[in-house]
Amino acid sequence: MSALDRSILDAVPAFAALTGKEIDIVLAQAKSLRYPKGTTVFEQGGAADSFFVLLHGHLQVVKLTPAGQQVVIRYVVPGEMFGIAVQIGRQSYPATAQAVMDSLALVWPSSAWPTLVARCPALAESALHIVGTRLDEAHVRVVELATEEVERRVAHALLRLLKQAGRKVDDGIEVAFPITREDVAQMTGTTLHTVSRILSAWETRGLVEGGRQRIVVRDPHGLFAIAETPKA
Amino acid sequence: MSALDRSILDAVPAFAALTGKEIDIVLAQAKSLRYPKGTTVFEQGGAADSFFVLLHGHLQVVKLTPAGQQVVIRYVVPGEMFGIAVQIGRQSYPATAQAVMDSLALVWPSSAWPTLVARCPALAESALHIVGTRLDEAHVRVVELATEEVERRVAHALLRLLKQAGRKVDDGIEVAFPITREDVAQMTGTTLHTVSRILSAWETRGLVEGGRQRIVVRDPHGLFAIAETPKA
DNA sequence: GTGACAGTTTGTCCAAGCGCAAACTCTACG
DNA sequence: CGTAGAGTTTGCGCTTGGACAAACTGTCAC
Repeated sequence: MSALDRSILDAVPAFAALTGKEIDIVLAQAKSLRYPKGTTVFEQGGAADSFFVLLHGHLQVVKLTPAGQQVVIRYVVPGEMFGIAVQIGRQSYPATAQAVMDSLALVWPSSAWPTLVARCPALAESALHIVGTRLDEAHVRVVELATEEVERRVAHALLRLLKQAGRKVDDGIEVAFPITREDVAQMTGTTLHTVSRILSAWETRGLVEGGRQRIVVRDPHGLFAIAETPKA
Repeated sequence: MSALDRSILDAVPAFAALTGKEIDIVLAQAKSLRYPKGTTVFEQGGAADSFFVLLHGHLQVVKLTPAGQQVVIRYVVPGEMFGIAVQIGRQSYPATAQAVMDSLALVWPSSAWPTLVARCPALAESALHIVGTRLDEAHVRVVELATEEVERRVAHALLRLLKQAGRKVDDGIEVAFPITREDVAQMTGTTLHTVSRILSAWETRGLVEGGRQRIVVRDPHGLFAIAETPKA
């Protein structure tokens, strides 16, 4: 493994507040690891012995219910810190993270966290903001699940995917990683059948274009209208 | 307002890691304020100029949707820190907090936070743990809303209420503050009608006992069985 | 090239639970 | 002590969306 360069962290908001020297200290403790598509980065319930920053690729974070049902908690995009269980005082990961495409991440041993924070207090603040942001997002989702019908939830989920990981293509914006109807269903608390029906209906109206593990949104504005219109 | 005594914070986990002297520093910046039943402590969207610790009473934290629907995010119990928007880098409160019974809280100006953290780094860690715990709880709720039917969600919600704010009474455990069917509905993403029906059914089975703004659980174990049994 | 399979589409049926409506009952206040 | 109003209960019809089923179609491995 070659030495890690400072510039790697340029695109990582969590470290934005650090000085050059501090970044060197932080990087000195990290390794970079490849996670080929389909690989598991960490497993729900497993000992939280590392934390990460995603450099390339995309990860899916999934929570498994006792009954065996899966819920997609979120997708990790490049530049994000993830697997931050130590930071919040947990011994184990609350969910499973797997690569949905070939990915590359920086990895720190959890044991490094206390020393890093001691040397760079700004890190604690970063972590607090990250967790706070996720808390907000989680609450928004709770509100959606509690008050909106399925179609609007799917519209919201899709818009968020575009915002996070949208890629311009010829006739619209597509989700930049392979995603199935089932995945969308697990994000919105519904079934893949219903998602399929909804997407088909939208396709008929020219709002989106489907494909195998692929969703292209042709009319984001139209989608937005669906997402925001109470009781269509 | 009389001087605040150290012992006030004995029952506040957020400050458990602080030394006696640090606690004095922290308390020096606080005032205590009374919030009579029905009062609003802070409002969704309002400038986040304070943070709090609840000493007595109970608060309800509610999020309002653009369409005007309410969702109960959580109840604050004595000893908890709340209104921690500054800590996570927000300018405004993401929800509204109101007293569901006469309450008493310590109040700090948001501006005090940076200096407090500077003098007591353990505070940053505390805050991180608090927010982390809430994030976990929010995710559990997302999973429940996404995968469980209404009856089980209500059972889970009720069990959580008991755990947080349960009070032993003659023939069971009751929620220690006034709570309506509507409140429960807003916690579980359903309607007060459905909650009423469910509680009535449970009452018939001897699991709970209802009352105006009152819920007594006679058989917590039975409730637990409902909560955990997939597809009754 | 072809088979196997994962992912998708679509149809039919059905039940959970919501909307609407009306009656009932505490409780607080005058 | 009576009345107003908030909170609760219950009935009924209907819609949303889940369950089940079956056919279809890219894609990858051999």
